[in-house]
Amino acid sequence: MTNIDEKHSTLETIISQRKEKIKAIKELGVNPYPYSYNVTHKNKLITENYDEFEGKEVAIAGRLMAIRKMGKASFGNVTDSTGKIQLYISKKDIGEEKYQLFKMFDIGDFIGCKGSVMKTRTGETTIKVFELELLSKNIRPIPIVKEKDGVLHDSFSDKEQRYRKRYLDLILNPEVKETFVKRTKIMSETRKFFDEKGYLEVETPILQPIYGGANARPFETFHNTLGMNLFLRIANELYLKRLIIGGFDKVYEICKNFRNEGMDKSHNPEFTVIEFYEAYVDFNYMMNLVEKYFKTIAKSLDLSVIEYDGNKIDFEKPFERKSMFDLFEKYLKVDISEFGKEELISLCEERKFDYDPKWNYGQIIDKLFGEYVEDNLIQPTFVTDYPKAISPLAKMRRDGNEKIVERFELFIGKQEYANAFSELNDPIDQRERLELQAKLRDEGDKEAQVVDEDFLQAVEYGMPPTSGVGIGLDRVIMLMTGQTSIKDVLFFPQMKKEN
RNA sequence: GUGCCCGUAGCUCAGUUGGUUAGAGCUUCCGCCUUUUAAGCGGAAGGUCGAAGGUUCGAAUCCUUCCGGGCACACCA
Repeated sequence: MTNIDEKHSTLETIISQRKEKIKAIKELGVNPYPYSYNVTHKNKLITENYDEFEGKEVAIAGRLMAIRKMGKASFGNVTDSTGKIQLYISKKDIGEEKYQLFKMFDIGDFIGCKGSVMKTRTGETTIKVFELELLSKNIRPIPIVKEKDGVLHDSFSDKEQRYRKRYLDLILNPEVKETFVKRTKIMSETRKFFDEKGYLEVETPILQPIYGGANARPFETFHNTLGMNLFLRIANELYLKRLIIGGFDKVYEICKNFRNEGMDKSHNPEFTVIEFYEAYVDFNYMMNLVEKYFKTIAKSLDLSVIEYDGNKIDFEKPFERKSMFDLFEKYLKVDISEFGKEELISLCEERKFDYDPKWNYGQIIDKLFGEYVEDNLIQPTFVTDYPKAISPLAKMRRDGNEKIVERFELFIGKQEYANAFSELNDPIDQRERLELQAKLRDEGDKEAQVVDEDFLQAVEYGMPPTSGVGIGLDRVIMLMTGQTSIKDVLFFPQMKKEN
C-alpha cells in the first residue's frame, strides 16, 4: 500500500505522495533527476516569431506551470527564463508509456520536450509534443496562480512569504524578475560609466580593524587567529583615499556597507554603494560628473521623466544647485547664514522645533534642514554649504568661511542619493577633526567617528587635492525601477528569524 | 525604538454585536473527457483559526503577553 492511495491533501501528505511518484517513475526505468537536456530554443523566441517557426521542430525545457488534462490528450504550460509556452501532449503522439509518465507530472516539475510548433484553434502558439522527458521532479507544491483577462487569481502576494522565499516570488511574479534584471543592468551601466572615464575598479577590506568614513554604528566580529575584534565596514572611504595617496588618481569601488541601525523602507543593514575618488579635482567637478552619471543611467533604461512615489522627476533638465542657506531662506523665510549656535537655538524655540541642547551648530543645522527643507526637494537638487561640524572629512570652503565645508548632497524626491566632498587633505586639520569626533564619542555620541591613526599617517605622507563621492545604489535602483521599498530591490532582504 | 493595522486549509480569501461539527474557489486524490487555457463535469480529502495564558456554560471572535509581517513616525544612506 502506498501513500498515493490515501486521500489526504495536507502539505505533508502531498509531499509523500510525490515521493511515491518518484518511486513509481523509477520503476518505469526513468531517472527523475537526469543530468542534462539539449535545448534548441527559448520560449519567447518561438512565441514572438511564430511564422518563422510554424511546423518546425524545437526542443524546449522549463518548469511545468499548468496542466489541463482531457483524457487521451492534455495541455500544459512550460515557463523558461524567457516566458511561457503551451504544450499539446496526446497519447497518440508520445505513446502509451510516455503518457503514463506524463500523468505523474505535477505543476512545478522541470520537463524537456521536443515537438513541432503549431497554433491551436484559439490561436495560441503551441508545441505539439512527440518526445517528453522529466528533468526534475518537484515534491513540494508551489502555489498555483491563475490568470484570466489580465486578472490574477490567487496570486502569491503575501509580502513576508515573498521576501522569505524569493525564489517562489521570482517564479510566480514575473515583474519581480524584471526589477532584478534592471538592477543588474544599472550595476553594469555604472561600471561602464566609470570604466570609460578611466577609473580603476578596486576592492578594499570589508573586515576592518577600525571602522570609519561615515557616522554610524558598526557590526562587530572577532578573528580567532589574530585574536582581535574586527568590524564590518560602514564605509570604504578611508581605504579609497589611501589608494589615492598611493598614486592612483581615479578609483571606484562598488561595495556593500554594513550599518547596525534602524531598518525601514529605505534602510537595510547591508546595502550597496559606489564610492569614487579622483585626484586634482574639486566638488564642483564631481557635481557635474554625478549629474552626468544619473542622466546616463536614466537614459540607459530609456527614462527621461520618472514617476516615483507620486512625483514626476525630470532627468532631462539640468539639476538644480542650491546653497543650504538659500534653501533655508526660501522655506524658513530667514537668512541664517550668519547665525551662531545661540541664534539657531532661539530660532528653534521660536518655531517650536524640538531640539536637543547637546547638539552643536552643525547638528542643529542638519536637523533643521531635515525638518523644513528636505521634503521640498523633489527635482534633482545638489545642496551645498554643509557645516564643518558634521563633515569631518571635508575641506573648508575656499573663501575662508570657517564654519562651512566644500560638500554637496544630491536630493531627489526628498531622498538623499549622493554625498561628496572636496576631500580634506590637510593632515593637521584632519587630525584635529578626528580627535574632535573621538571627543564626541567619549561624550556619548555612538555614531561619531573613530581616530584611525594609520589613515592619518597616510594623509601626512601627502594626499593630492581630491574629490570623492558616495552614491547609494540601492536607492538609485529603487528610483529607476519605481520601487518604494528597498526590500523590493534586494533579492534577499534582511528578515527576522521565523520562530 | 514608538504608534496603527494584519496573521483562518498548500495558495487567495469569507466568517469577528461570543453560540451546533469553521466555509468558498483554486490546489491535491479518484472517475469521465483528443484543440483546452482561471478547461469542464461528478465524487472525496484537506484546519490544534500565529503561540501561550485568561474571561465565559461556550472563544477564530473578548482581554493579556509573546512571535512574525505591513504601514507611518523617529534615526540613518
